[in-house]
Amino acid sequence: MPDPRNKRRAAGEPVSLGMLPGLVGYQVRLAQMAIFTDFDRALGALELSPGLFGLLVIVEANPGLKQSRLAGAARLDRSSLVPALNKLEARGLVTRRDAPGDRRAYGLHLTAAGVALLARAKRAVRRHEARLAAGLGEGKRDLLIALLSGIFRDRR
Amino acid sequence: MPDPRNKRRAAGEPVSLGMLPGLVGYQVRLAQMAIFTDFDRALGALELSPGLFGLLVIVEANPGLKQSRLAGAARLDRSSLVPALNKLEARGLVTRRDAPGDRRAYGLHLTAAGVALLARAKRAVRRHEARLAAGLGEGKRDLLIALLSGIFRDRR
DNA sequence: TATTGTTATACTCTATAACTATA
DNA sequence: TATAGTTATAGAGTATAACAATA
Repeated sequence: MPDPRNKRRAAGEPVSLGMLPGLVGYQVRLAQMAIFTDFDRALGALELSPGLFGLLVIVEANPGLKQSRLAGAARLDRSSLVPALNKLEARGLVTRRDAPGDRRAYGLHLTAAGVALLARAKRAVRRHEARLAAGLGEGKRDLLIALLSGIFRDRR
Repeated sequence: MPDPRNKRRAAGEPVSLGMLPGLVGYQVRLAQMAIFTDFDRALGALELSPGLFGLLVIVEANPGLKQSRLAGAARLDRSSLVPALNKLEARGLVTRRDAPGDRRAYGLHLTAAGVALLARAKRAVRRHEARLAAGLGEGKRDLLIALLSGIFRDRR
């Protein structure tokens, strides 16, 4: 069993964070950490990270998509996509099928198991997002999304 | 020189992102990536990541701070703080001085060089944040910060 | 007994550069 | 020549568990 001395926390007077809490970048980072933690709580049992979930969603929405195009949509280098896709394929959620008319490429598809798992994951994500929205207050969710998508443009 | 074949991009019809753009978590992640990229552009010459910058800010605001307390404030495990602090100390920006009255602990301080570099970094961060705010529109910066800090509480 | 800092170690995620097979 | 996928490799960044020194 682990040594219980590793989990202790030092308390005491508060530590000043200086200018950090006033920075958008800092608050976005904290929000991301908190969201990631709750996402994990919501989907941990399905063994899906936000990244893998996103890949499944995109493949479902674009049957037969080629890897390069998926990498672009997910903002990954195509080499970074390979291990993620290997994982999903090894779990029987995604298949690399031959792309018609191009023997270099694969067309990606969800398997039946992939469709089923994704359906469960989507429901969990919606619950997670609802919790998140509840903390924000009525109607502020769309506002937050609008503000975020206005940061440094070029995003969707 | 690198093989120029690695930088090419596939274009074509747009790839659908399904439900992703409507998720707060997705938009936060994109915003974070965009912010990180611009932060790097703004502070890259100073060789400071958002994480290292944050550590310097906190140490400056709390002279003599102990490592455990800094780790807590930066939301890092104390073991994760060690390599970051080693880096800052090796660059002559931070010193581990003896903590008065506790021979186990160090008190952290910025060096003169650390103070000077941080001053430059703060100006760069303010410019970076101003660019960010400009994209949002007048007055929306505070609103965004308020919304973000309302996500899953417990943050400051 | 508990805390402070450190180490050894490992894991996730991502990228760069180069390779292969096709086009 | 250019593109699709893969590999080898490396680098951040972080955590867990254990340890010595000290409280």
